[in-house]
This record gives sequence, structure tokens and C-alpha cells, in this order.
Amino acid sequence: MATLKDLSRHLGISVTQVSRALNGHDDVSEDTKKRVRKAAKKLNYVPNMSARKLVSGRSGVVALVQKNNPDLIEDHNFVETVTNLSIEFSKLGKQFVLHIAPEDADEISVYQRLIAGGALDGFVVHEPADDDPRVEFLTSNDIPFVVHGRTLGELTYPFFDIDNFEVGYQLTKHLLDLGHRRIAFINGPRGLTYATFRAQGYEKALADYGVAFDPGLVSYGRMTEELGLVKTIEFNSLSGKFPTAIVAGHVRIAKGIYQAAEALGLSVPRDLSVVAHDDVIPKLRASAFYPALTVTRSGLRNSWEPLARYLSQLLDGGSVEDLQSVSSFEFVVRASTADIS
Amino acid sequence: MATLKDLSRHLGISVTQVSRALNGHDDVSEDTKKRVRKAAKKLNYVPNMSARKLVSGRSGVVALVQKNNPDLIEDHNFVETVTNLSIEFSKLGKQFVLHIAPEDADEISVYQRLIAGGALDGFVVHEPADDDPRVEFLTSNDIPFVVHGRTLGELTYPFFDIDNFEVGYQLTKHLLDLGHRRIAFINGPRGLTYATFRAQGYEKALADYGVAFDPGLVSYGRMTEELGLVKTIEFNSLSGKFPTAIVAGHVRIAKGIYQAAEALGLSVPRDLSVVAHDDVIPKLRASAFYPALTVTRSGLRNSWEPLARYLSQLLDGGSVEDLQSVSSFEFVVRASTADIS
DNA sequence: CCATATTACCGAAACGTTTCGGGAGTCCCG
DNA sequence: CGGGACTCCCGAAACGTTTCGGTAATATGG
Repeated sequence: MATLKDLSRHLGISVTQVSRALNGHDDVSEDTKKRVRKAAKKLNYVPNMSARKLVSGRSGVVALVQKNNPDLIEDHNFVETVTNLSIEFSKLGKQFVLHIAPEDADEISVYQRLIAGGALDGFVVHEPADDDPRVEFLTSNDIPFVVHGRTLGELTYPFFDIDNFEVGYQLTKHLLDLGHRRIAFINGPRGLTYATFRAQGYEKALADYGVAFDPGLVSYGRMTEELGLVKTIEFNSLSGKFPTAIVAGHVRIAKGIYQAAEALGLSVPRDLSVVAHDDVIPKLRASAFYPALTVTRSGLRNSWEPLARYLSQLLDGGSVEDLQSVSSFEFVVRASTADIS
Repeated sequence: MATLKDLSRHLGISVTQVSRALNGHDDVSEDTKKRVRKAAKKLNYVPNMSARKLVSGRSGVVALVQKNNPDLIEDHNFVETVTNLSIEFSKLGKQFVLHIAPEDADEISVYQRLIAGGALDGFVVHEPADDDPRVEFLTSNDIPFVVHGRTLGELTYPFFDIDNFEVGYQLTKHLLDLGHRRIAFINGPRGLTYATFRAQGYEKALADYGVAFDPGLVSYGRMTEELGLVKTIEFNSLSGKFPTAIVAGHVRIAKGIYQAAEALGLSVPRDLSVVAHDDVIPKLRASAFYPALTVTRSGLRNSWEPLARYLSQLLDGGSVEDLQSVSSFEFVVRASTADIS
């Protein structure tokens, strides 16, 4: 494999100039640049990354660290994230590494180990919690990272998020406007920031309409069809106090709610109104529900590109303020809600 | 970030000795080794990969290149592969990179680009075809790789596979022994080696029992529930010639066959016997089918460790012959087949 | 025509590691 | 006591790249 030295010898030019020519510095004549490029192509020169990294101190590799768990492979959200980030970072000329840590590992030490070896330049933090130890660690150690979502604390890092408070608020308000007063909420996992924000939006809407908050009507869990099914059945066992409407944290949850409704002999929306948040997963179209599902819609697919770009720009010295965004969403009214006022 | 020089200074010992101590060379006293290791831990020393690579010429990074496609995220097999390889390579101290190439990319050039920069040491090739261009390219360019499965050509590379000819043969033979003569086969995607081998086993079994091969009873496709469902319904439309038994390339396909049978008012195994190959996916237990499914069983989960190890050993100069294996499988008879002789 | 810019180039150092070639000190044996 | 073997150690070079500081030659402006 040809090296700079080979090119230098071959062209009768110093290694310095060859390097600078190839990297497009401006103290190299156009003519020389052309000659060098031609020779590089001819000798099949490809820069040695290790050498470049050794001097630049950067590796061009970014990673997402995920603790293993038995359901990981079933976790659509995770798989989608990994696949798409891989694509986006490829486009930016970066290597994206998925590092799956053993289930019992101390996540923090994994980050430490990876960063210390100089093998990695930065991280993507996925599914942040309200008060995320990873974010805390990375921040206090000045390790570059970007967050998909955000934490509740000070936002001193790049992130891409949607306004989940508003998601919870709008969905709930829509039902309240239709006259509903017993509104349940099947949320995502407790402690994750997006779930917390949505819960806050839900509670604020209730408060704005003077409806008392009933903790018995709120539940948390991994956003699966099963969760929607099970929780709806559970709500039903609160005899006489079954909600007239349910807010679902995900279209998938809504799917389970529909199943439960059918099993319980309830009709949507006559007996039960349902709204959900829609990440726009290709195989799970809210418009194809029967009856079609009313949702707040914000495609997850729009988040990968900025997420990758933010990290990339951060590594290139971009300033954090330019690398934060809270994206908006649409409200799509369909047929899954009834006016009961 | 601590370097060897830091350790050297801190211990009053030459850089050379520190390096050799850490790498377990035998011209370092036990006492020194111990002191060095302790100091390394205390100063939080982690070797700089780039530097090591620069001198050793290797990067410690391996990759799996996959062309993107719209169903990729839904592809359980792919997701399982990536997740587990990531885990296994981590254990071996290697970085595993997932590189997703654009749908319209020339795969070969992607390999070329990745290897040329010295950024990668080797590849894992996934779902090889009978006559796989990737294998051909990597072989002829002396790039280290390991194959999950194998190709039909000369086996000059490390691989881990199961005996898929025998899978096809045994499943079919079992049905033949029970008196079946119209046996359909819903196979994996045409052109993939495992599907080809299984088809060969199927045909050989038929031939051994003097049963004429009917191409109308064989179909190929991505191994999904839907495929099993659709193809079974299709077989049914061959009026009067409906098979008495079906061999499924995957438990998931069998699931679809069961659904189709129910839709068609057929009882398994009375009206239709079903057998399948079982990769032992946690969430899809053949024993939990009703009736429980007869299968050839060989856990995919047993393939990740050897696969990662083979590539690792190949990179360490292992000889190819030691890094090939064709693993065996079990035959598990359950309740999904009826004797009709 | 002198002073100053500008252009095009180069040598050497640096990044952190491994390894080659050697060299002191100690011990044992004859 | 001389010499070989063994144990433990070290300096320096090397890997391929980028970059700092400097220099010569040419162009520019007054």
C-alpha cells in the first residue's frame, strides 16, 4: 500500500507538500496539486487512518452504547435507531459503532473505557432518563455526545427532541374539548424524559379544564401492543369507573387498546375514544387503523439526519447552541374520538 | 489521558519495560509486572489504538456491510445477527461496525473503500448466495472475512454453517416415512445457499422414495409469516392437488401455514402435516405451537461465538482449515405430523 | 530600486506504541 | 577466578501522517 513517502519519492517533492496538496491547503500550486492527485490515483494511495488519527487525536468513529437485555432485539425503536444512525453517519464519512454492553455491566465504565483508548470520538445517547447518569458523566468529562431527546437538567449538550409536553397537552386537550372527563393515559416507561414531559402535559391539560388528576388512570411501561391490551383490561376492572377515553404514548399501544376494546365488546369511538402519538413507523400506519386513529404526528425518521449532523458538527468545533432543536409535530384528527358532551 | 510515557515517568522505568510488562512479555520480572499493572489501573491507562495500529498495521475493527432495503428493520434475522455479533466481538476486544450501504450502492466498492484506508481488518459476510460476488471479491483481494453459512464454490475461507442439505432431507424423509407423497416446500429466498441446499435435500429425499418432483409444490421467499400464509392459500387453489404435508424453511413460515390452515378449515395434522426448521428464536417457540411443531432444531445463537472467534483467529494468523465448521442439528418430533399410510 | 507581500516549497518534530539490538548485573560451574 | 547462561532492563528506531517554523524566489507598490 502506497504511502506519502512513496508519492514524495515518485514526484520528487517533499512529503509535506504531498500531504498538503492532498488536503487542499492553499500554499500548494494548482499545478502541483494536480500532479499529486494524479500520482495518488495512479499509485492507488489511500491515507492510513491510524496514522492520521494518531496525530489528529481523533478517530472518526462514534458509538451508541446500549446495555443488553432480553427484549432488545424485539425493541423496534432501538433497531430503527441503530439502522438509521448507521446510514446517516456513513453519509458523513464517519464510522458508527454499536456497542452492546453486557446486561450486568456498569454503563459508565464502558463509556470510560471506550473513550480512553482514543478509539472513539463521541457518543449518541439514546432514550435519556429525566436525570440521566450517562449524560452527567459525559458532560462532566467533556466527552462529546448528542442526545436523542433530552434530560430535565440544564441543556448544555446538543440534542434533537420534539415537544413532548405539548404532545401530552394537545392529545388530552382534544379529548377534553370533546367532553371527556375520565381520560386515562398509557405512557412510555417511567423515568424516561419524553414520558415525563408527556405526563406533565396531560396533567396540565386536566388542570386547565378543572378535572381532578386520578393517578389510577395513568400507567407506564414499554410501549408495546401488549401494554395497551393489558392496561386497558385493567382499567376495565375498575368497575364503574372505566375511562371514556385513553391517551396512548405510541400507536403500538393504541393497537393493543383496540384489541382490548374488541375483547371487551366496546366500540371505538362510541364507547371509548383513543388518541396516540405517532412516530410514523412504516409498518404501523395510524391511518390504517379501523377506525382511523387520531394522533400527534412527528416522524422519527426526521430525527436521524440532524442527530448525526449535530454530533459531527460538535466534533468539528461547532458551538452547542446551534446544535439543539425541539422539532414540532402535526395534529391529525381522524375517526377514533367521539364528542360526548 | 495517560500514556505509556506517563506510566514510565511515574514508575521510574523505561517506556519499553512498561509496554512489555503490560503485554506480558517474559523478560519482565513478576514484581515489575505487578507494579506496572497497578499503576496502569490507578492512572486509568488505556492503550491508544491508533498508535498500536500504526505499528502493528491492524485496526481491531471488523464490519458487516449490508445493503439497505425498506424491510431491513423488520428483518429479525438481520437484527439478531447484528446484535449478537456486536456482543461477541466486544468480548474478543474487537470493535464491530455495522455499515449500511445505500440501497443503490455498489456493494463491492463499499468493501474496497473500507478496507483501503486501513480502518478495517476484516468482514463478516451474512446470508451468502450460491455464487456470492462479495465472497469472490474478498477472496481474490486477500481480504480477511468469515461467512455465516457458505457458498457453493470452493471453500477457501472460514465459515460457520449447518448441514442444510440434511435439514431438507430429514424433514422431507420424515413426512415420506409417514406415507405422505404430495409434499410442498416453502423455502427461503431463491439463490441463498441455505435455501439451495435445503431444496437439494428435499429433492433427494423425494427421489430416494421414488416420488416425482413437482416444481409447482415448491416456492421461495423471505421467511415471514405472510409467506407461509399466502403460499399455503395458493397451494389450496391448485384444486384437488392440495399437498398433504408442507415443509417450512422456518418456524415463522410454519406459523403462517397454521393460520392459513385455520382459515381454510383444515386441521393440523389431520388434514395437513407441517414440519419446519427451527433456529430457536426466543419469542417463537415451536413447542408452543398448537399442535406442537415437529422441527429440525439448531440454535442460531450457537453460531455467533464461533463466527466471531473464527474471524478473530484468522486475523491472528490462524489457518483456514481450522476455522470452518458445519454444525449438526437435532430432529425433534412433536405433534404436527400425522401418519397417513 | 528598495521594501514588503505573496507564493511555493521544505525539514523536523510530534502523536503513542512496539520491537530490535544491546548491556549491565548475578549466579553457577569448572 | 574466568566465562557462560540467565534475568531484567534500556535507548532508539520505526509505523504514516500532520503541522510548525522557516526560507527562497517572485510579484507588487511606492
